[in-house]
Amino acid sequence: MRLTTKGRFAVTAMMDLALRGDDGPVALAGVSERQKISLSYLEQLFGKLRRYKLVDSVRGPGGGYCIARPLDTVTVADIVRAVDEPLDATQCGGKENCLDDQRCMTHDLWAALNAKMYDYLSSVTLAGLVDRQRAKEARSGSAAVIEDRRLGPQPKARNGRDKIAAVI
Amino acid sequence: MRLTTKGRFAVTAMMDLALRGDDGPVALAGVSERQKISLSYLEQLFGKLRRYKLVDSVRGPGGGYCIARPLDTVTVADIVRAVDEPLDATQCGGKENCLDDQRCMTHDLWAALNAKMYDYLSSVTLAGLVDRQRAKEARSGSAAVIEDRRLGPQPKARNGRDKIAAVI
DNA sequence: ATATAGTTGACTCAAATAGTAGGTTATTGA
DNA sequence: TCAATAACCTACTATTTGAGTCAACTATAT
Repeated sequence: MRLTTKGRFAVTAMMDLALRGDDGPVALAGVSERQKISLSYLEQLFGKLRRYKLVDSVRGPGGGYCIARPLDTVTVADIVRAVDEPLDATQCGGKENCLDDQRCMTHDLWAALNAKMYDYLSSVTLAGLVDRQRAKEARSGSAAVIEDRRLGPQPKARNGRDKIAAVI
Repeated sequence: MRLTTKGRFAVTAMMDLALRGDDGPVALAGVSERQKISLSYLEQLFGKLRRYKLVDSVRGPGGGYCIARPLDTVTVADIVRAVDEPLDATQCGGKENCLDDQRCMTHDLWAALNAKMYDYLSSVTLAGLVDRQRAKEARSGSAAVIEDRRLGPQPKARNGRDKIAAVI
């Protein structure tokens, strides 16, 4: 399960849709502004989300995207898989790194880790995320309020393009 | 928690050490041959493992590396952290992608995922891996026996440099 | 002394992510 | 019917970073 900013952006954008999808389709231009993600990049991502049937599109003025399924059936794993596509299997096909009997020495380990990640991300639904977000907004008045930063100053991202997985 | 082939190689190499570390230090040249990992690359990795006090080195003829701590206290998480170093925190310091109230919308999610991964890898010790491997070897006679490939033909790695995380 | 083996850092290379640009097509409403 | 909107698509560029090499240096055993 590959995790990159694509995945994060996609989840963020899907939440944006979910949060304001009650009255008709949501245009990417709006998502782009609100979430500060380049429109072209969003278009790319939503092309994939659409092909994976996670969103429906409506063209023309007043058009945009809607989430195609009930929120509680859309998981983060679905979204990440859609945009971070190539679901290659574990390499280790016997070539260089692992040989014969040692082949699966670590293979099983990584496969298991993958399963764990996948399980977790499959357990988180858009509905859950939206609920949590709404609760948060309710607590702190409304939108546009700077969140409390209990975590202290964030070590600033090196370039804003780090991978999500590059984290402990 | 970043996962790359570095991490896999390091774990594999550490298992190699663990499996034959009973009689003195193990030279990297041997590990390189057995595990088919370039010697120079191993040297790089073991530099880090040593700095993280996971291995001790002995120079000169007959020298090599030993695992520095009891096998059941060395976890896969330790190894991966040592070589895949930069334990950056989750970015999302407020800059471009996430803004104000939306900042932690997905932040918490990725942080939680990271914790999951970390927990799992922390639960796997070298001792455990070695036990499993020994059991496996016992079952199938001895070494050098091709493992059964119940998983069917592996979709071959595109270039042998894929990320571990690039897997579902 | 010499061979062994760890130690270091600079360097190359390729792949893949991130992001951009420019066009086309569909649909609405004036 | 025309203009504006917004999805759709493909090709392109740029940058990062992971992967791996090379060359020189240091320590130690025989």
